[in-house]
Amino acid sequence: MPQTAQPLYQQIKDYLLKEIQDGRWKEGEVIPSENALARQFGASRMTVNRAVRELTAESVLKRIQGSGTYVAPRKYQATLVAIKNIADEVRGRGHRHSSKLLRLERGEARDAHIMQFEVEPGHLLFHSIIVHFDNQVPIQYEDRWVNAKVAPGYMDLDFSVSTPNEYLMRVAPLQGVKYSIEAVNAPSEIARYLAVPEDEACLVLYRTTYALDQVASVATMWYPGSRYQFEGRI
Amino acid sequence: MPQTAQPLYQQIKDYLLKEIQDGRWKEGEVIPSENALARQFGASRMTVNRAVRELTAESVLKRIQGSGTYVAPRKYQATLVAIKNIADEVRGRGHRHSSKLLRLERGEARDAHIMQFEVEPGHLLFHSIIVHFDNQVPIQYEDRWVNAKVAPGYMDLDFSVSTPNEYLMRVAPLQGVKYSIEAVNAPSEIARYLAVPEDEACLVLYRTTYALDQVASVATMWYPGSRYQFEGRI
DNA sequence: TAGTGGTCTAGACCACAGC
DNA sequence: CTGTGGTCTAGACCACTAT
Repeated sequence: MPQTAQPLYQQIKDYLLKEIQDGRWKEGEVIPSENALARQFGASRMTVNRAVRELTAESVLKRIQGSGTYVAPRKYQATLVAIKNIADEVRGRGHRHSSKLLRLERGEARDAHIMQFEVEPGHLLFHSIIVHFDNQVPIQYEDRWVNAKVAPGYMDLDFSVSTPNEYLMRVAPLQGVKYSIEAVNAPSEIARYLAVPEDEACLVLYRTTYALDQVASVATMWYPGSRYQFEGRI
Repeated sequence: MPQTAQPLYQQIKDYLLKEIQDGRWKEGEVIPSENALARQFGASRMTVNRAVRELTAESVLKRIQGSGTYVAPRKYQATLVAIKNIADEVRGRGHRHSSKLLRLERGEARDAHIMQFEVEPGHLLFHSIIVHFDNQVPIQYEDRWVNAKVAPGYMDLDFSVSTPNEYLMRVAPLQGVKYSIEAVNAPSEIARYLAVPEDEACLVLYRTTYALDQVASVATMWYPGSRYQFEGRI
């Protein structure tokens, strides 16, 4: 087989994708069996199997044992937005990331924190407020509460070299994340730190992370609407 | 082989994952070769290959031909937010979705549209403005331009029964989506339709969709910050 | 040169669906 | 029952890396 071209299984994948993309095989219809494709391409069944299996994993196809292979129902219309670590993102743009620690303190769980962290009143928590800059321009105001049980060394961190995120990822494997994005008019204190007019629309990302079977941290991140956006593509 | 248990390739995957999860094989380290694993499990190389290849596709491992298989570097820290079709979302909450068509017209590409749609000046476009309601409460102001070449029947739609999205998905297979999310203070007209105070912070989703190798539509969707949020979990 | 991953084959046996 | 997908083997040749 000439390897100058694509591998055979990839050629088969491309063929299948093209048939679907061009509408010759419609949603829900059966496509040729593995044996038929093997004959058509002069390939072994294993090679065809790999092509079809991978497309099934990519949810382009759907297989039913004993029945056949079908074109998968149209993908659930969802747009995915990727939210990256702020420091990585700034560096990824080729800019310089820096941060300023506004507050670092220990506190006890009370009121809303008891619900958010699912802990007893009085449970030890750490609290930090940090402003992140992209080339000296403030782009994120981060208010974070951290579970001392998960990150006991949080107060000893040097936030000028590592971000809270990086530390939390290091001390405990992340088990899950829950988040929401809202738009909120900036209150005066936050507007001041972000250097925007009071009441400017801000993107606010609430994020709760889970590690070691507990709530690890609860963070509220404010981004000025005038100079920050989440983006992506499929 | 007793099929009461998991398939062999899956057992091998589980074994590899456990070694990594338990920290016996650390980030960047080499793992045993395919031949070594084949001997260890009494499996053929093809079976081991499948296990390792799938874990590589899941970016748990990294393979270098001629060199070896390594534990992949730390997963890219990204949070994914899913944005669904507004009608589906409202119905998913068990509420009633309705919409009001504020404007429907044909127009020609000019200025910014020429860039956005990548077409010649004068290219036929359709323009619609719709407000979507969740149980009578306005939650989205949708301003959309559509490429007439892709959706020639757009002007004949009954927007009270199907949303633009549903129609566009039906007439042409979606090839791609590009989007961004911003926070913007509501201008007076939009604030009026969303029934919020002027200058209230709004989530704004810009979305460009591609179909038939062209730009299919460009939409700007405004959500009142006070009663809408994107959310999700991992 | 020896060892690694990358691909491929020609069989095989099994579980399951549909007739 | 036949045909489908699901899995597996024991080879094989190749391209590449390391020594």
